[in-house]
Parts: sequence; structure tokens; C-alpha cells
Amino acid sequence: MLQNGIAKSVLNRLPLYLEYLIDLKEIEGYTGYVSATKIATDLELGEVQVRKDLAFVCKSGKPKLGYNLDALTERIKEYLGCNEPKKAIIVGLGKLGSALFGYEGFEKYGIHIVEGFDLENKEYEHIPIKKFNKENLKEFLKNESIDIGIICVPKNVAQEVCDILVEMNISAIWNFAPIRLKVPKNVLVQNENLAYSLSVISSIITNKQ
Amino acid sequence: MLQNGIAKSVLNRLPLYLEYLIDLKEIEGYTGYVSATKIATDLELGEVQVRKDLAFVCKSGKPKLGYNLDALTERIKEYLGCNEPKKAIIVGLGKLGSALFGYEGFEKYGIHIVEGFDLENKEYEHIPIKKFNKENLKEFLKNESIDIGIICVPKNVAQEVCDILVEMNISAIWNFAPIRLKVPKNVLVQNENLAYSLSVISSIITNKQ
DNA sequence: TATTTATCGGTATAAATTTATCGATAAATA
DNA sequence: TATTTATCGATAAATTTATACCGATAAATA
Repeated sequence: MLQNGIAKSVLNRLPLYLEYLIDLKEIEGYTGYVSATKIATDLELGEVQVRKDLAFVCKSGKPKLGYNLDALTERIKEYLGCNEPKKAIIVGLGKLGSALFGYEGFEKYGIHIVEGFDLENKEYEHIPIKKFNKENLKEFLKNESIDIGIICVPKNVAQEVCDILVEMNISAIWNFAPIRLKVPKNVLVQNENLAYSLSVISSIITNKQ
Repeated sequence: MLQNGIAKSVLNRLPLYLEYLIDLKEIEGYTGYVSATKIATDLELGEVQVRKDLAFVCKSGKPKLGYNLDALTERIKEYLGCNEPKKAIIVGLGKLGSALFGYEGFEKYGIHIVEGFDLENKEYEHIPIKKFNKENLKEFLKNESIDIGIICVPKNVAQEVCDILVEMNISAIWNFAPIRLKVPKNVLVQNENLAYSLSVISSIITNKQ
């Protein structure tokens, strides 16, 4: 299925390319042009696949040279929306929520986690976390323009939190609760489940022996 | 590509089915038989897809009724290796590492995180974390049989940690460092990057408006 | 007991994704 | 300037994944 004209599979690889290209410049001091051949070798992907992927966002490949590193990087950033900063909030500051709240790695992609909400009175690195209740959250979302809601609450509360976010016109939800959230079609839900990933690993090594 | 005779796409959905089936029994009190039709509706998947997926692990579907809930649950558990407990360690007890270390959700899939290692002297809920250095880690892995290594260190140390794990014959690595680890073919590496997932969300909402 | 019904599971088809092939092209080299 | 070379980008083929269709079947119902 195509997502805004780009294949899902391609979109999922774009952040990988971006990370790679940024490191290529910043860590390895690479400048000028980079070929699909090199990218493919380094990332252990097919050469043709890389070329096709890049063709989705960038039309500037030159025979014999490859792609202009800076231009390519910029085009992927643009496509991924890194240049249009987004605001996110986290609801549920348990272990995982707190880890995400403090993670600096999202900034690179233009995403700022601006606030956290929790049922209990908590603080994060001496900054008090906002108390979670329906009124509080609604009030906050009324005044701030938030793009992404990150749900890190237990599964029995997740739908309730989701409903508030939807009611306040959030664009997207990143859901860590192991539950299928019910939302209107115009709201994007991305489910993330770390236990599932680990379970897949466990399965593969179980069936290998 | 098939992974031990099962399609990758199918394997990735099995934990989802398992979670669903467990909840169906434990939370909703469901007993007896469950049909692919019901599963598909609840999980918002195609009915045929569910039937095909289940056919990979279970041959016991009955017309008009569906699958025996307990038998199906058991077969998926078996396939995912939940019945053959695995031991894992985490290297790197930063925010994310600590969150994973304390996460109870893995037990359901038969995975026990038995130890954590960090460069700094840390403790987790009053239990001291082992000091990470090459000798320490090697010594530990020599005495304990560990199946899965979880890498949560910064990217510039990740390969070094990986090499130690490989040297000590680990079966699988779950890698949270945004770097492509070099390992021999017999070692399974599963990369996980939360920033990538979030970036994809950001991209979709950017290009929608 | 005959009929209806819901669902399974096999075969066939379609869609998405990956991989292969190759002529065209721009730079590097002779 | 002619030739060689590495890479792009288009077209085609192969593979993987998802969906459609339908006869067979076991339970429920008449």
C-alpha cells in the first residue's frame, strides 16, 4: 500500500539512510558525492533497492559519481519532515515513558517532546511532570498545538487516554500499550511493542536449534 | 524470505495473536472455540490472512466453530519458544536500558533478563548492576548460559560490546544502537530504533497536510 | 433425518516488494 | 579527442505477501 505516494517499505528505510548519511559526513568527514553502490555495501542492502529508494525523494543522481551528499541528506530530511518541527507529549511516565521522555535521539528528526503527564506526582530530572487527569490534559491541549501523542500507560487506560487525545484533535498517536486503539480514520496510530520484537528473536533461536 | 519455514510477515504477527488470545481468555473469560472471523474483526486484519497465519502453526480448525482457544494459544506459545525459557542480559543501563531491565512484559514470552552491565556503578531498584568491562562480561558469560544480548550502549561502543558477546557464543543480539553491527552469519541481529519509528510518523503527518 | 449455516482450508489471483538486466551518461584516463 | 569506467535509471522478472473465491465439513436447526 502506498503512503502519500511512497511505498511503505521505502518510507521505513528513509530514516536509516538519513542516519547513515549524517554520520558519513559528521563522523567520517565524507564530502561531495556518494554512490548507491557504497550505501548498499555499508548498509547491507541491495544496490538496486537503494537506487529505487532514493529515486522516490531525489532525482539528482549523476552517472559515475552518485548523489550529492548534502543535497541527498537535505531531501530526505525534508521528506521525513525534520525541517518542520513537531511537538509531542507523553502520557504515562513509567519506566518506558520516562526513558522516551529523556531520549535526545528524537530531536535529530525534528521531534520535541514538550511535556509529560502521569497519574502520580512525579518529576523528571527535577522538572515536575504534569498531573494526568482528563481536565488537565484537555486544558493543556487546548492551549498548545501538539502533533503527536505518545501513549505509555497500562493497557486498561490506553483507550481512555487515546479518546482524550483524539477529542483534542491530535494528528498521530504512538502507542506502546499492547492494545488495538479505536480511532477515527483521520488519526494515525502507530503501534510499537518491544515485547513482540523480542518474542520474534526468541522464536527464531528456538526453531533454529 | 522464509525464516525456518515460516514467512517473516507471519512470524511478526504471531505475538499479536498470542497477546490477543491470552486476553480473550483471561480478561473476557472466553472459552472453547474462537474463529478466524472473530480474530480478524477484533485485530482489524483480513479474515483469510488470519486463517493462513494460523495454518502455519496449527492444523486444528473446525468448520462452523473455529479453533480451540487453549490449543491454539498453546501452539503459538510453543512456536514462539515461550515454553523454552531464554536468558538475556542488557549492556548499557542508560534510560532505555534501565526501562527494558525493569520491564515485566517480556516474561510472558519466556524471556528473563537476568543481569545488567554498565560502565558506571549503578543500581537498579537497590540491586547493584554489574560493572561493565571486557573481563567482567566475559567471565560472566563463561559461567552463565545466556541466549540473548541486548545492546543499549552509545553507538561508538556498540561494536566492541557486540564482539565480546559474539566471542562468548551468544545466539542473538537485540541492538538499540543506531549502527549496523558486524557479526558472523550464525549470529542473529535484530535492530531496533525507536527514533526511526517516530520519524516515520512525523513523515506521514508532514506529507498529509 | 434433511436442511441450513458458519467456518475451514485449498486453489487461484492480485498487489507489493525485491532483484536482475542493460543501455545511457558523465567523469576519468589514455 | 577517443576510450574506458563507474554509476544511474528504466524496463523486466522473480519473489514475497495479501486477498478473493469456493467446495468441503461439522455443528445447529427445522
